Amino acid sequence: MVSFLYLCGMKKYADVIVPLPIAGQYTYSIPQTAEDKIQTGCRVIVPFGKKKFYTAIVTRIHETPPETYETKDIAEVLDEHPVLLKQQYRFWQWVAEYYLCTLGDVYKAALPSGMKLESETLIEYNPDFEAAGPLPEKEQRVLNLLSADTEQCVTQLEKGSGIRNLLPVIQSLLEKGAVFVKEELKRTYRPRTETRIRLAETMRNERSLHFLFDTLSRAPKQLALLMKYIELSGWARPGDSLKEVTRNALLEAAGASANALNELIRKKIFETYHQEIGRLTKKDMDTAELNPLSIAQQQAYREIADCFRTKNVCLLHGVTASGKTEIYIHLINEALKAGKQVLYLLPEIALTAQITERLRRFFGNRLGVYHSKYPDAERVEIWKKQLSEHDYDIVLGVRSSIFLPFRRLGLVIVDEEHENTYKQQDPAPRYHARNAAIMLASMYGAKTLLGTATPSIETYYNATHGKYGLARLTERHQKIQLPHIELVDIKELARKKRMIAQFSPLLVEKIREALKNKEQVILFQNRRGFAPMIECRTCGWVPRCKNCDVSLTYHKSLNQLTCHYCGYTYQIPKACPACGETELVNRGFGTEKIEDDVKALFPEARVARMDLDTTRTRTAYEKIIADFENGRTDILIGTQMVSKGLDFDHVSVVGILNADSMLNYPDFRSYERAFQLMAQVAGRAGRKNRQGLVILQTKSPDLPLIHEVMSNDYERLYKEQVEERSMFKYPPFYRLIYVYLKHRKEDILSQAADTAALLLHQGLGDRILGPDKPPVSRIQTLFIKKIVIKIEQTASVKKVQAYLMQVQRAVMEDERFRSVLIYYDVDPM
DNA sequence: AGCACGCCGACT
DNA sequence: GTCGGCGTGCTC
Repeated sequence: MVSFLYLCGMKKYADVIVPLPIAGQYTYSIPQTAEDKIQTGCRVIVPFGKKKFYTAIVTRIHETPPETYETKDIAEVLDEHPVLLKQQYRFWQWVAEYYLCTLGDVYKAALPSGMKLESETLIEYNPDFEAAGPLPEKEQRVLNLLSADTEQCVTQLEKGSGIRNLLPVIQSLLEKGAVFVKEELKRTYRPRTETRIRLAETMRNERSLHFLFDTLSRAPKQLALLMKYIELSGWARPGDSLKEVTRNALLEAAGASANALNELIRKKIFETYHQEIGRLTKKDMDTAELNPLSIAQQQAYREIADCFRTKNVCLLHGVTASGKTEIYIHLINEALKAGKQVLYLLPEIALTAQITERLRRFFGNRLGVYHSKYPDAERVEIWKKQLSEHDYDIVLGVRSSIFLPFRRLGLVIVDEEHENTYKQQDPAPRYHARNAAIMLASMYGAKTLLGTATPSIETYYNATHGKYGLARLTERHQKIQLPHIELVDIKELARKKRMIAQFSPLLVEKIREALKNKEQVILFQNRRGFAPMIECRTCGWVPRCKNCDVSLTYHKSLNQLTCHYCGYTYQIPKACPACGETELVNRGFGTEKIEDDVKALFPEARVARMDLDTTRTRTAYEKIIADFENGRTDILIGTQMVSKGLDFDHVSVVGILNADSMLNYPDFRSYERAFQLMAQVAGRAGRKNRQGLVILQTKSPDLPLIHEVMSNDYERLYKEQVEERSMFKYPPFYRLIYVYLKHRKEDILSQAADTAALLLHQGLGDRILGPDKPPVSRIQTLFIKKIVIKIEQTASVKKVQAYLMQVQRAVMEDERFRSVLIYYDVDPM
């Protein structure tokens, strides 16, 4: 054995990341057969625990056997070449460290799921099994399911049988020998194939063909197919190599039915074969010359270019419709000329269609689009394409596209920089794509451009204090005027009983006018945390989730109540459980309610609604936008989604139904957010020749914020906010970290949170606030506590984070707190 | 995250 | 007395 190892060199080991929230990496031994193939950055299948297999990523190959445990062998090496580049791994490490999560968390978020196969237990039917006697009802039910489809996974069987706890049933069946189990890797990614047609081997000569023409003369459809094939494949031109002919193309060209073709295949004249093809469009496109920049745009462009000479990040602050995209296009062009790649980030909910189309016009198929609403298989292909020789030069993508492989990254554009959807909220890593992108760019020596009409306070602070550069565009493109904003005091109107549902008489009148002039209207209703719910008219009872500390959301279309946190659905009670009354009414003014009211008020208008419910799929989303763009819809009702950088040409009136609903959050960013939302929505109004109109309905017309919106006075909002933030220790002066603790038992959680806070206090003093009960204090039967940490911007993040981990370890030492879950939100939104 | 192992209540 | 609930700890 020793001499054998000596001959082959030392035994090799690989450290890998598994897609689990576990700190640290695991060491596996590399089987001899895989030694030549395996590389750092490759995906491997590893056995993990007693029966699971995961796709892991190799981060290090070495020859040091672990001392305290036996290693397992890597089961399979999936890649010939690394799928994770060294620079990406460095970036992953930074994300995990900064956002206080595990590398496994980053891995899960970074790779499209098609690249992370997981093992799943398959239950297999034993056809030879004969029962000795009647089986228990449950077992029989499972067997019946399996006889129809002899291999099914546990979850599928659970669904099919409706049995909650299926494992004991399966266990019993296993013991009886009625079924087998096997672990199988489910392959979620499959390359796309198309069916092609060719002549059967024996037919590929002139003589056979002539013979065929004769025999087929009585089957004109089949003959037509054959002729068409000869034409399409280029048989008629000897010397040329044959062209591939797809089944669909042949059928379409010949105008024949599938029957005729199948008959030819049956007669062994044609044969079919399958060819792997990509999902990404490869069509060559005509690309246009860039549009020249206006004087103002040229000025801004030069400012940005100047700034990039000394700084890595620059903010482009341009009013809505000032033509920021045009500037991006010119910058992209420059980067491409220098042989660099560009990453263009868009907020998650923004529609990429409009921007995609514009960029395609100039850059054609050098542009790839990476969107969470695209099929996963497509994302896998983009990832692989970025690793290939023919990678995209420009990637237009959402948050997660910062994890794509790049080798020549030269420029990152973060459009709508202020958007809070850049921050990932729930599963870890809770990263901010804008900030992470800045880090990513700096790792590549690339530049970052942040663009927006309404900068986040942090970014504007950085841009005016020398950390970032600043370029401005104060003029709207083609001299389109900023919209006129009309303020309506709805409190007063409500008192006088002059409101019609949620519409002031002025708004109704303006909508009517617009409809008469064949112009379009956008109605905006903020709905964050303002879900529609039902309430007992008599006692005010509101249905709540039994697992989570929240009231339930009412879905009119399903006539059901849903918990937005755990997804549990409830039937609507016939009577109020608190007082027995039967009148449960709809409370909260969601977009559904507005849609109903609009339809009642303007029965002739074509109305569409755009919110989370109606935009589940990409196609639904794009259809709503396209219908509105093409004038198939008159009134578009929506939540913040309607404000996301969409440009429409025929909108003359924008109604903000209730400005106050944006302000009533106990959150230091609510003013900033309200301003951004209203400014963005207002920017949708107006066309080339006429000034648009915004009707701003509010119950508090005297708030400074309302006036800042009316006069589009970002500077004043900024000054006010900066003062407040400095006084109350918020960003950009202080860095926030939220520590969350979760446990099933409220008292244990309390004690753990107090212990943690006490320990934190010892090291960080009054930078610690809490523990507090967050607004939603129970999710999925777990109670939650939150501790807030405010650290000076000048303090070392690394030290604080190291201290946090130390405190976490200390808390976990106490065995009462072993099962307390602790996680962090760094730079929360 | 899953999954196995181990300790207390409602059944034969 | 056992079956089965879920609390606890480990996975290279």
